[in-house]
Amino acid sequence: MKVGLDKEIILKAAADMADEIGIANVTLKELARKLGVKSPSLYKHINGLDGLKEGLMLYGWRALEEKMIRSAVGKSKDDAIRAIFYGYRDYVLEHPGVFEAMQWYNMYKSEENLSATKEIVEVLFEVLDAYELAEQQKVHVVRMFRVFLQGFMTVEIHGGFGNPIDIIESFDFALDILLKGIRNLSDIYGE
Amino acid sequence: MKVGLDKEIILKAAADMADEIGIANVTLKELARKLGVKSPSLYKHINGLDGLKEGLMLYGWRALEEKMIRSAVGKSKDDAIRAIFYGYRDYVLEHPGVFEAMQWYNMYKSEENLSATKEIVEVLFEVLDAYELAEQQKVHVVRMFRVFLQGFMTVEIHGGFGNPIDIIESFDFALDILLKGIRNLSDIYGE
DNA sequence: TTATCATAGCTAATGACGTTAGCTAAAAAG
DNA sequence: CTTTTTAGCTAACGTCATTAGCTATGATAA
Repeated sequence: MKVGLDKEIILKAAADMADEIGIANVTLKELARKLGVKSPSLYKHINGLDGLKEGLMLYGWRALEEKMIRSAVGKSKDDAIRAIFYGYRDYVLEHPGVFEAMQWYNMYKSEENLSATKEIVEVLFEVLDAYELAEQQKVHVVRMFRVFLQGFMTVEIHGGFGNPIDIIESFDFALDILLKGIRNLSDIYGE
Repeated sequence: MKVGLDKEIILKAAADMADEIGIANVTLKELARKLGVKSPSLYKHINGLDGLKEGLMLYGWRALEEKMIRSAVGKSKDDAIRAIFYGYRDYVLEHPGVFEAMQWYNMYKSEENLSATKEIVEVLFEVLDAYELAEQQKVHVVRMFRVFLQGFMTVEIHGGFGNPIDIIESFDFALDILLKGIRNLSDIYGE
């Protein structure tokens, strides 16, 4: 008894568990067992299963943001964006279960969703400062990046691509098109 | 008694329920209640909750495919792709719960995922026949379309975009970049 | 029409879980 | 050393999914 748990330790264990068996299969019972404790004890640190998933979601967005920022440090423009995209992909491949939690906790609670992803969106905005884009365009570009990354990685971790060999080629292929697209924005909207 | 259920009726009711309250909140108990039946009775038609979700996933992919095909009929090239994208979006906005089921059932069962999305991928392939693309390039483009659509709609139905007003503008914006991208493929890879 | 058979839907029971209510003992505070 | 806090416990409850038989309806065949 007096194992010495805290929220951090619990979240870490839950993250590992989610990465192994999927967020849908994480139970307080099994999580408690792994931590050497009975499930009601977890309630001293987290607010039930729902609170655990919320914590996991926030934990994930924070970690992903850090990874993206670290990836881009010292780079700019296309290089920075490329690095950020790769950083995002790496994170999700390493933490597929946490990624699920990020997407699916609070599916219908827009407020939480918005505040959790705020920082990530800001990082994307900052890297776009190096391009000559109208504010409105930046919004569109950031959204485009976000949905591409989220969609690509969701499909990838769920084995949705037939031939696993050249997934990274498809990633690069699309990334090139997106980059070229924002470079040529004036061609589309300017003329 | 002898209500006269069948799999079709149950799936339809489950789809409505999922669209209203989210796939995660669909229970056999409540579904049975709405159908005027007790939950064990459903087992005569479906293979438990898991079988229900599987059925819902297949039902959704079929319906989405039909919608996409209908949208594109009589159109070609950019017009066809635009129509397909809009058809996809409309379907998901009308059936957000079914869309969830499509994505999340069998997250880790690649085989099922692959066979369920096979037809959709084929539709996308066919519309690309009108473009002069290498086979390899077609694979990349189809993947790009898929992940964009899936990512965009997942974020949209979960309220992930801050300002709801110009979501459709962002959709068009990205769509333009993707279309322009495949038109200029030779510029990227050909030179 | 009547006898047989298949099966849709039922009740009862079981087992996982999440969750809450209080208890206890260890640690921290004074 | 005393008091207070609190981490973790046990017991109990409620909700579901699921399984095991039962029953009566409806179809089939004589």
